[in-house]
Amino acid sequence: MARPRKFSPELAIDAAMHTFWSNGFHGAPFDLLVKKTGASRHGLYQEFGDKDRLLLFSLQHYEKTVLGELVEELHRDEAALPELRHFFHRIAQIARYDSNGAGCLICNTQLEMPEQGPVHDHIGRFFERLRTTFLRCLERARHKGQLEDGKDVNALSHYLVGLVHSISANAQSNPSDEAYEAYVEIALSLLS
Amino acid sequence: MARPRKFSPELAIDAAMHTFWSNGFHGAPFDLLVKKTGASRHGLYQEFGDKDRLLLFSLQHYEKTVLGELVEELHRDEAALPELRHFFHRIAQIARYDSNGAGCLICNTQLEMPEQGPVHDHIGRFFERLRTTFLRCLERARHKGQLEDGKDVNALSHYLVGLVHSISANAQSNPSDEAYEAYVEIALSLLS
DNA sequence: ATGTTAAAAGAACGATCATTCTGTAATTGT
DNA sequence: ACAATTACAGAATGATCGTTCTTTTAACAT
Repeated sequence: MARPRKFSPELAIDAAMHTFWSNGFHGAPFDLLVKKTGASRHGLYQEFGDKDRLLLFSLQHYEKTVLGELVEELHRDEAALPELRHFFHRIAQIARYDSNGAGCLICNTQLEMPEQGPVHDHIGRFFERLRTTFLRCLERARHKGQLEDGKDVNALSHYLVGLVHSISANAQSNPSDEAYEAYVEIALSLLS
Repeated sequence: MARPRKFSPELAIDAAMHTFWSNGFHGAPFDLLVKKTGASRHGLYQEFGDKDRLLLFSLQHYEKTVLGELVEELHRDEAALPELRHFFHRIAQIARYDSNGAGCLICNTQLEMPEQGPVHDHIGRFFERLRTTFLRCLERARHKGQLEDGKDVNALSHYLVGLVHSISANAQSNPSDEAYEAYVEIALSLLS
């Protein structure tokens, strides 16, 4: 009945996500998103709404495809300190090497976007969920004796959320791989 | 002979610095800089050149007025671990409370500006100088027995530069003061 | 007082952005 | 084959940005 679409929404979101990740929200003009997704301007607006909503879809896609598996591991019943260590080593690698020093899309977006609005709220909820995931792992670690009894697991869970932002910032700012790895190694020494 | 200037270049730079600090480079349109500095568009261009050069002047002003005294303390002959601790506690306070959660101007600028150009180079040199300052303090700390002999002071100096970025990022991203202070406290525990 | 000088005020320009609109092309049911 | 429908391609629009230009204003030397 009608002309079929030239692009796949699934592939388009993935391309949009990588474009936002590499260039930032303000560094990714709509024309670039059109080119990278292979879609048409009209097609993107029709399918996803405006640029802000395209960013929201990209963030959700990022949570699912980039972080999904890693967070899943932390949700397993036995996940404790070794799993946390693995999680941070993995995101440290993603933030610098898998993404060419682009850091973490969610962290970057939170720093780039204004203080209010749906994107900011979405990210706030994401990090709150992540913190309780960390907290569960820390509690399990304490029960397993992997953590000294005196440690404040609640404070530690805040530290770990901060560590995500830290790793993202350092993945982008550190001039040398050696310096970056020294940073990550020492920052993670609390989990040893 | 001629009409006198209405604005003081010194005060204008200070106002520009605070404007860039609060709003970021791309978030500070020239009109806003004109308003905040009390200067005229023409006056700013005449005195400082274009917007990029105004940012460079603002960065130097920031290094002098915001960080100058703190860095000076680290240059004293006896400065070691306690002085480093003090330095980081102070910048942690500045990055969140003195600046209303704006973080560190230099860190923000490095993340916001493109990979090449005079601003990027200037910031790169700044952090390299800062790292050697940290390194000197760490070496003094080791000689004074404040640091275990096994510690790799070079790796630690990289960690401390990373910590500056970490604190800046967390000052902006952390939702609560409690979470922020938990992060800073634990991140600095290596200096105790 | 008046002419000279340089700054202030803001209009103007060209570029870029997100978004919308218009005309063209492609597919399908009849 | 052709009408109906919908996507595509890119022009048009309106806003905002950095920068420049033009006009007006203020101070001082004479």
